[in-house]
Amino acid sequence: MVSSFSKKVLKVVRAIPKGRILSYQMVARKAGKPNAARAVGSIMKRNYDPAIPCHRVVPSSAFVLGTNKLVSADSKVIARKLGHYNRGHERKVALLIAEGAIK
DNA sequence: CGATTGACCAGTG
DNA sequence: GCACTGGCCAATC
Repeated sequence: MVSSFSKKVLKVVRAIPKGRILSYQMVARKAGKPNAARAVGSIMKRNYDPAIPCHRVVPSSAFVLGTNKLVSADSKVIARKLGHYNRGHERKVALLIAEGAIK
């Protein structure tokens, strides 16, 4: 079951070009709900699709920092710096680096 | 249908 | 600069 909002979110994320990285909040804003960043994460988690590059979506913390430090990462650090990922944060980081999204 | 949870964000100590 | 708190929204229990 997909509400309009979730559908929009998925669409927006899927439309993110290579090498481009957006924060959950920006995605939410594009979907029409600037304050629904949390909902975006929830939706992706329950509605993850292989065509949806969730690795191109990161929390504002990482976006603002720009200089993502790929440190070891305790669960806490992951949530605060890079956010989660279905296939593991290592995969996410690797993909982002490969695309040049992360310095 | 009411309550809880969770891939978040911004503000404060 | 890091840790804790309150607030928003949709999905799940």
